[in-house]
Amino acid sequence: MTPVTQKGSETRASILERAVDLASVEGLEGLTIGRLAAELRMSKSGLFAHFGSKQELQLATVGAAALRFRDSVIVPSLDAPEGAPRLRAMGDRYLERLGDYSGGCFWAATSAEYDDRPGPVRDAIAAALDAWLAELERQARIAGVDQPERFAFELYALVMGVNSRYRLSGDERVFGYAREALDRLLVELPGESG
Amino acid sequence: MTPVTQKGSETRASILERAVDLASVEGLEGLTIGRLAAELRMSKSGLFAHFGSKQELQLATVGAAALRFRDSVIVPSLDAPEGAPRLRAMGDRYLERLGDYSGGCFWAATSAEYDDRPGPVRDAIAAALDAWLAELERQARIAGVDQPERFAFELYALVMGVNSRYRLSGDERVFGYAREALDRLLVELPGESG
DNA sequence: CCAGTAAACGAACGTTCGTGCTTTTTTATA
DNA sequence: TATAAAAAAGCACGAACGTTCGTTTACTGG
Repeated sequence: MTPVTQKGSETRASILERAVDLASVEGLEGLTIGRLAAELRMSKSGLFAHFGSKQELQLATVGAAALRFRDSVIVPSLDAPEGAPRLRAMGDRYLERLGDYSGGCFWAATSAEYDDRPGPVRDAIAAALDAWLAELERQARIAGVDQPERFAFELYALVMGVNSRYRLSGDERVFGYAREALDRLLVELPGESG
Repeated sequence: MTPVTQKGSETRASILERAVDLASVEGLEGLTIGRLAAELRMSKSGLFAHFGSKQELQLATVGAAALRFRDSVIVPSLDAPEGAPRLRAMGDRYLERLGDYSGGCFWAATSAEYDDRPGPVRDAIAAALDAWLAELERQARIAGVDQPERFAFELYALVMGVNSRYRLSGDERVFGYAREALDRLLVELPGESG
């Protein structure tokens, strides 16, 4: 009988969970195998064996972060009907979850870190963010926005701006500013009930 | 006769110029003394003696970046009258200069890197960005904006969003998106000639 | 011309990094 | 319960990190 869960994959999952949190704070380059192992009370070599190289660990971490983003932002927004309501839901979900993770947004931290470092890690980060932008664009098109790309960019800029300003200044008013701006973006859409 | 310029301060200035560029790409933590020295064809120890510690080098680099920002974004905007025209000028100036520096915006890179690293370096970065936000706010108030803090945040989010998206995707259309959004923000102001 | 000072140098320090090998421990199944 | 496979640990390596040291070079003022 094949086991339902193997020990190894459980360990791997817990490593990646911690790795996403750590990388949100220290970056994917500052994420060190030794520190990660110490926090999980493992040996460096034992942890290392799961990935074979630091780059593979980084790529796996990006993948785990993408899954987490899907679970905590995308999936909870699927209740809202497509178009304007879902755009509002995704924006709100993102802003809500910002406070949950003490390290702030993984994508804000790592995309700024890797935007000038060519390679597979950068490509993986870029692909994940492009996918999110594409989904925003798709919903904006469904909502009847005239320029879906522009709309997606503005929503992205607003929520990332909240992360940036809130992390650095601690000023919670930026959440309100972004929600007001989001309202202004959405309110003029066809089929949006103010 | 006291010399007008000492050799040491010239060297220091050229070190910091290169350091700002390097930190925009690699971050202030990724900015390593050895690499900086190699690029300037100096010895590690000779360069190190100018600052005494890596943290002092980082702080000096932040200071040099602040001066550069002032010279390349603030000062050229002083031609425009205060209020709405100057806000537009500062936004445009920032967007124009983005292409000049191959490493992108120093502040976007380093603020994301240090928002979770308490200490003097973080404080210096936060102070510089707060000063910029405060200036945007001041101009917004002069322009007659009802919520200057919200306005300053939106302008900040837009231009930083351009840096983020342009660096990662290379899509130049985001410059247009931001200018359109900036227009929309400014056009409804009193004293703005559409 | 000589003394004093500032700037830059080369070598080495202790530490931490990622990585490779070998061994021990744990887990899953027959 | 025995056994093979998987997981984790132990140990060591070469390289790079920030930093310190003593020395050498290049100016400057008397």
